[in-house]
Amino acid sequence: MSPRTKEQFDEIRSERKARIMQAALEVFSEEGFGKASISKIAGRAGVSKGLMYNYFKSKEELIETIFIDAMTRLMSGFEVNPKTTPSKEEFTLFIKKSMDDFKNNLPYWRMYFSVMMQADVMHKVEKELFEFAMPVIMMMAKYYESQGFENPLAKARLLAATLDGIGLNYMMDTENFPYEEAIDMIIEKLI
Amino acid sequence: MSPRTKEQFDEIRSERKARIMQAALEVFSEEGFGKASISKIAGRAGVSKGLMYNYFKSKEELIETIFIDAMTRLMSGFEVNPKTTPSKEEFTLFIKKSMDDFKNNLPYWRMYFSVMMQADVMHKVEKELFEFAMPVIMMMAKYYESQGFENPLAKARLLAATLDGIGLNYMMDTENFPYEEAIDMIIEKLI
Amino acid sequence: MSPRTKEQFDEIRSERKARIMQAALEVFSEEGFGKASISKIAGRAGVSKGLMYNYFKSKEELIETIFIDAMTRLMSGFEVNPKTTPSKEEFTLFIKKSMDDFKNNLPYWRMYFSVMMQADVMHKVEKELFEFAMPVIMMMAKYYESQGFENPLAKARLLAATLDGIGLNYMMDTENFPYEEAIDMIIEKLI
Amino acid sequence: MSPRTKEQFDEIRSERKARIMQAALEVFSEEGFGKASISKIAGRAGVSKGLMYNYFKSKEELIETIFIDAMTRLMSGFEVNPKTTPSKEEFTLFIKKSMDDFKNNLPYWRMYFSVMMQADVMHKVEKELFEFAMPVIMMMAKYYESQGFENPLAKARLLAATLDGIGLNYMMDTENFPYEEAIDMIIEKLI
DNA sequence: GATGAATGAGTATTCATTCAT
DNA sequence: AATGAATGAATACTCATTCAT
Repeated sequence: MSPRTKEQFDEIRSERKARIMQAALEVFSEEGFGKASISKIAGRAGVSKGLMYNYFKSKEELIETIFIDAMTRLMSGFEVNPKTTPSKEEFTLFIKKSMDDFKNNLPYWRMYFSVMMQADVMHKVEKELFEFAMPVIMMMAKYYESQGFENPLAKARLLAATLDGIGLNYMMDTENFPYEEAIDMIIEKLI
Repeated sequence: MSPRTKEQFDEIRSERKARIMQAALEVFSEEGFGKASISKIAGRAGVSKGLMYNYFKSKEELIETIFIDAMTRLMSGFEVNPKTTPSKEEFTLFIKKSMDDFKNNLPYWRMYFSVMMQADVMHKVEKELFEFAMPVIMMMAKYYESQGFENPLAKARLLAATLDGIGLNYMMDTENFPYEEAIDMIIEKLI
Repeated sequence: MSPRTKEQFDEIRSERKARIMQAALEVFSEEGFGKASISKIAGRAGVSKGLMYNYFKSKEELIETIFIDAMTRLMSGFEVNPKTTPSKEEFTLFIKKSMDDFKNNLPYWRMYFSVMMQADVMHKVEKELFEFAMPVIMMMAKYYESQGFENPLAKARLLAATLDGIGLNYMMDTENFPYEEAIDMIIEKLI
Repeated sequence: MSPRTKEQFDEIRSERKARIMQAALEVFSEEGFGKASISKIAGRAGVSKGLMYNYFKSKEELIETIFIDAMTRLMSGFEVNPKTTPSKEEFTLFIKKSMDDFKNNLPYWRMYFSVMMQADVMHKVEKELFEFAMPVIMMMAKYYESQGFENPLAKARLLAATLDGIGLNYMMDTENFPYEEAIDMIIEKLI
């Protein structure tokens, strides 16, 4: 009976950490940040309350970690290549794909918007958020510049804001909001 | 000798009520609904916790009252006339004026977005929100229709979503977001 | 316009005091002591909260006053004459009449039992309670003595206890408890 | 190294639970249900407020649990055998034993009477109370029937009421109430 | 590493009582 | 005398966090 190797421990750790984070994401998105309790998350993850603190120093750290993880996951869909400038077709495809991605990750986005509204959490996460968002914005700006638009950064930020607005409205009124049409119009008018 | 007159009491009441609502608005907008506690609001208003319940039966009632008050205040800026359809100039002016209004009422809007994110609070004010928002959306749709656009309702919802997105981004990054430019572009592209 | 005379003031005072006590009794018996609030009582009496304290120094004093008033009212039904000893017929009639009285004053009795259970209130009122109850017990003892029973005081206390028990059970299960039969049996067996 | 075993946890839990229930019983019986606060009970049990909710979901659940526990304990003394009908000697013994039991469990009985007076609490435990009390009443009725008495159910209820009354009076005036004599008289007159 | 018992500060809400007028 | 606004301590309950084992 030999003790577990360091590798085995690490594996257990990261598997369990993932499980906790998954549970936390679910609970956050189901109940909102305010009502999501450590107990419930621990229960959902099949882990004791005490053990949670072995993986995350505090609820705050859990939130931050989750948020950054979610961002990473979401932004990875954007596949921004900082070296090249997309063509119109590529850019259009990028928007379509991104918005498609959005629909497939509503829980993450719900959390994203929820966090954005909580001034205190927001501040903790601001830096990371900008790190993720900036490359996308810059890519958009580069695209607009390449197409000869003036004030490309402003255009990029407007586009991003518009996509935010569409996402938000879709989230709030999933049944009735004309999601596909809105995206098509945006592509037609703003790209 | 004699008790205070009804007028005196009414004056005290409305002065205090206003102070409480102002404090509540501030706290809600600074901390979000989740973390805004009755204690904090009472403290900010310079009033005892107990007194709060003299003016509002519950936290819920306070939230609703504030929200409806804020909505009324905000929507009054929109001056929607349900009988007539605006011309392009009028509609443009309406958008500009509305967005100008937005800048002057950031605290209220912060609360508006905060509410939109909290499913539970949202449900309580859903009815009022739709009562306020629907006439605006319908007016926008009528405008698009009169201009010969197809799918005017979808266009109207997209416009509203876009304005939401601009507001949200301006709120989150007041320093850098190109607010005026974004509005001008919207007017140029979507109207 | 002459000022009111002292008599007029006194009249107002005692009329109002009676109104407050009536309201308090109602509220106590409807909601129990625990949940009966000064506000509610004041409202029911058509009087301001502040004024209540002009008539009763505290809620405690109000309770005591009410209780003693209720006792006086209830015990007056017993018409105990300390000088004479009742005959068997008189005593039987006394019991029947008393128990009849009980049915007509359920709210008072509910309060009586309710108070009896609250150790703290009980202590305040103990003296008065005994002042009222003792003459009745003594009369009962005298009756038993006159009938040649041994240990008349114990018999009297047992009778009083039995009547308490019947009242209590009737109060708790008014629908099903065989009130009249129980009294008839008591009269047959214990008198 | 290893967490406590399930057995250790169970032991801690039941030891603590017992301590809380004991404290609750004391406080309930001293102060009545109305004034017995969770704080006071926690303090008496030497336990934090929070921990109480680890063992009982709510004050209501605590009350019910205590009450049912007390009833079970009390009624176990009655040893009712639903199959057989007691002889006069057995029945007499049963009454004596029951009333003896009563003296040894005054705190429980204080709580019992206290509950009976509080309409709201009463409703919560009504079902349990009747489940416990009914077999006893029915056994009493069967006894009376076997002895050839008419209206045996009414007689049974009267007997129960009388015992209630004796208990109540003993509780209120332990010093002077002639408990033993009263029981002897009851056995002589009502059995 | 792992457990869940335990804590204590926090939450919304209620209410007897005081007090300026 | 009369009012009701105002207070503050109390209530039941929650929950992030710590800690003995």
